[in-house]
Amino acid sequence: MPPDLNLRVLPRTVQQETVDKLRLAIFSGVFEPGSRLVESQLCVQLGISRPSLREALRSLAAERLIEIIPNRGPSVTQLTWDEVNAIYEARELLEVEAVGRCSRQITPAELRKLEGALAAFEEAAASNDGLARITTAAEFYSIILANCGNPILEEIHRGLVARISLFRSRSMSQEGRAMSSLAEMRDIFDAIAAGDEKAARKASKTHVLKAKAATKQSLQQAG
Amino acid sequence: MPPDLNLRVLPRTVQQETVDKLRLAIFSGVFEPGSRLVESQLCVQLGISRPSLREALRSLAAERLIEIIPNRGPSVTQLTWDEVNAIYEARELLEVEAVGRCSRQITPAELRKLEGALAAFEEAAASNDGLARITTAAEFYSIILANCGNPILEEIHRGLVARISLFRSRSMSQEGRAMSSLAEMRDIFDAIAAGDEKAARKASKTHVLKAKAATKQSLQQAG
DNA sequence: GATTGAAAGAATGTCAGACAATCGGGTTGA
DNA sequence: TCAACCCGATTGTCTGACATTCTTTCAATC
Repeated sequence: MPPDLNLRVLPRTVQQETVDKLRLAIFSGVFEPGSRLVESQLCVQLGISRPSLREALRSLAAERLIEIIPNRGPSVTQLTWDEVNAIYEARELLEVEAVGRCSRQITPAELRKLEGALAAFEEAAASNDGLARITTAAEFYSIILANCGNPILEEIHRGLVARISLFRSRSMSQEGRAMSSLAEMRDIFDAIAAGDEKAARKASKTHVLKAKAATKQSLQQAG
Repeated sequence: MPPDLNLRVLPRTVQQETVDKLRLAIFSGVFEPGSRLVESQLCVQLGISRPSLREALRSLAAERLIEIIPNRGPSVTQLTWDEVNAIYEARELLEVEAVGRCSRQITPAELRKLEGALAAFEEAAASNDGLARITTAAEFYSIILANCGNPILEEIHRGLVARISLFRSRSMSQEGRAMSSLAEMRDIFDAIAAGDEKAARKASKTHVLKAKAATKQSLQQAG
């Protein structure tokens, strides 16, 4: 049997592009958490019809990025600190497990990709581009999760990180946090590269806990 | 000020009811995994319009209960064994954690509810009602997850269990499995009631692993 | 006879427009 | 000041339509 050349790209629909645009807009802080998303305005801004927009909104609601209250319509999800804390706890559970598995089974090629992602984050951390920091950090995690051998963990983790991003869209721009975050991520990388699962798990746990603490702190000083 | 009787029911929309109906239909095995859901047929059967139906389908797709392929439409998700295995692994991670937390902090009132749920499952296990088994077992887990102190774990776990249900809708009807499942669940309950976190976690892990093994076995004998 | 090609049918993706139900806010009246 | 009422704004839902795309069937050719 010849190799399966199943490279056929799935056609992208307007619906999917709309979801992506809206998600990016929410992450970028175009819409404040808690602000309402008026359908009639959005479909003009996006150049699509209301039915298509509503389908996209259902997808975002399922991701918990927006909330749709009957007869009041969609609004950007506004998380309380308790909820953020719960998300961080779940993330810790998954991420520590994924990092541990990753340290056992990552391939050299993927390890090099991970090293590259770490370098990219280092660069972003030195810059002032807040969005670049989030993007490059997400890429770093993404590679780890993609190499943990369990696509479900990857999927859930992606959702959790997205929801956290909701919360810290602007607050993550603190200078100090990026630098210590870099150090923690380097610890994770080193442990994975050394194949030291125990150290990898520990470094991962430390990283998530510190990220949580930083988020909490930035929240409190913001009010 | 009188106590806040915030019992006001959120108005349920046709959309939500449609999602519930379809979800139940999928779980009940009305639609075979892999079978296509033709929009024009469904909206006649459900008595709603196509736009409303499509919104409901987007929600189900986000839950991964159905897949929507561009220009081919929705079909019931068909899981491979590898995917089911990955879901069970994730479920183990979450459920063990939740059971452990629950054993530390469940209230006496909730513990009684849990006991009642266990009794209900016992009754269902003795009967031949496959759907009742799934329902009562789900209720048992639901109470545990609701008392783990982390609503996010609860939410994710619910999604995972739903996806597993997708797979075993008819295969879970084995007689022997329900009985041993009951014994395992009783172990979990006893450990929680005793406040013995270590035993609770161990019992939970055993339960998930055995459930996974049973699923695998029933899959293999089915072909 | 097998393979290729085209055409017809079916289903989806998307849109426009419309209308009732509901919510929120502002006004009015007591 | 507070309560009731009314009105604009917004959502929930429907009907109908059309272009695009996929699948399948059927005919033609090698």
